[in-house]
Amino acid sequence: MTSDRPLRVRIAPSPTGPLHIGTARTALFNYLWARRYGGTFVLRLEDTDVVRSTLEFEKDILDGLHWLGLTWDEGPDVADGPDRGPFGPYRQMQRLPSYEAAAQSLLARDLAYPCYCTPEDLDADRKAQEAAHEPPRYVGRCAHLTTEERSAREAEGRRGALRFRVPPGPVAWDDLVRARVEIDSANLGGDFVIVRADGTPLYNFTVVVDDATMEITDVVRGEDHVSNTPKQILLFRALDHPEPRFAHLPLILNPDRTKMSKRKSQTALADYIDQGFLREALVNYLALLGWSTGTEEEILSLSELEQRFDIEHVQRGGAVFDRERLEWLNGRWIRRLAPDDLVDRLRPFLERERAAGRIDQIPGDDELRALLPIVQERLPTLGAIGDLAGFLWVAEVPLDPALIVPKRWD
RNA sequence: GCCCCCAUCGUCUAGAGGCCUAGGACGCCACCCUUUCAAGGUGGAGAUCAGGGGUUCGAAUCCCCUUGGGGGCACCA
Repeated sequence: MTSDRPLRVRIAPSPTGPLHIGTARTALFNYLWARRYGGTFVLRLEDTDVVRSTLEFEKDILDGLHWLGLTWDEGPDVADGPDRGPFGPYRQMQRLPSYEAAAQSLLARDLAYPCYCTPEDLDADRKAQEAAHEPPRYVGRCAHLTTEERSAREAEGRRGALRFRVPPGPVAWDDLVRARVEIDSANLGGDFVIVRADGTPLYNFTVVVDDATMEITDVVRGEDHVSNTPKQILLFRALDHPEPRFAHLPLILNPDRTKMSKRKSQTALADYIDQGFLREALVNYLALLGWSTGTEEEILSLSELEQRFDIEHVQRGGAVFDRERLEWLNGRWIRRLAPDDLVDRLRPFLERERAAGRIDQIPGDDELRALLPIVQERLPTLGAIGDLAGFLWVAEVPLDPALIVPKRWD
């Protein structure tokens, strides 16, 4: 099917929030996939949710990925900056004409049709189905409108959304991590919308159009996307494009084993950076969440991971994010740092301490380097430097006599 | 409710029929080192491999069922 095409993978973040630790891991796996199996790693920004997408988030995501050391071969490098690569642009809002063309093609072949149902109609349908204990699905009210009926609605000024006609029958694929998965298209919720009434395309549609034109051969993403996969496969077929292989990674979990969420866990990569986690530790930890070397090695650098990564050892079940283990790994990596490197990395944290008024002066490189022998092995994170040694750089150490207790020696 | 997936110590995992009286790591406990705290070292507790049926001379590993857990069901991505 696709084995003869050169390997291409991608990470397709949506700038609707700060870089999520789960997105970072998916990016890492795609990166390792490309490096290990000799492929091209593409970054594409999925910004079609215009209401929620911001330049600020775009920057956070690109910066975070760069910070981790993951380099991509094609795509935008900086927020609002230019793209690299032969398949640009790599921001979906700049690719609107290609979705429009694909939509027209589907429409022309009656593989898709305009739907004039209002949100109220849809809501009522959903409620009725819920009351009848039926799964929610589009009832197909607009599936067979005549040309006259359509133009009548257009004449009323109503703009239709475009729905893809879901063909009956089972859809199956051989998932690279979980073997064969088969889903009957009857369970897909009916004909789904691919273009909003306002003309902007939707996720399931843009991914397929882009993955097709960007010649993506392996779609490596989170398990939460398995239910989207049959829809996307159907679209690939409708667009007469070979389907890519799919690999669904296990989810990163909260301690209660539900999908990792902001409510229950710290999910923004930027927060880990702020607290003084090293990129080496994060990369190492994330790689080991849902994957293992198959051996007992566990302290691994990015380049070592690039050499060892394999699809066979990707886990099927979700993995709880264990912050204590991350901290332990972080300590290991801090202790591995060369003195000058550690001094450099500590600097921003000292500056922050001073900005916050917790210390009065920042030590020079020599002083800091001299301190390293007793500090390096005690630092769980770079951010701990203030608590550990901050008293050295304050003008006056407040002493509470009550805390000073006489000590008896043998 | 419907569809799909998953299932080895608390957690991350090794394990692809005999090497498993199930190995490693985090965390936990103890000891050593140490005039504190760490780091490091050594040892320990911790999994009847979710349960039940098969298949096999032999199953954590293969099959089936049950149970449990999770994910998804938008004009979000």
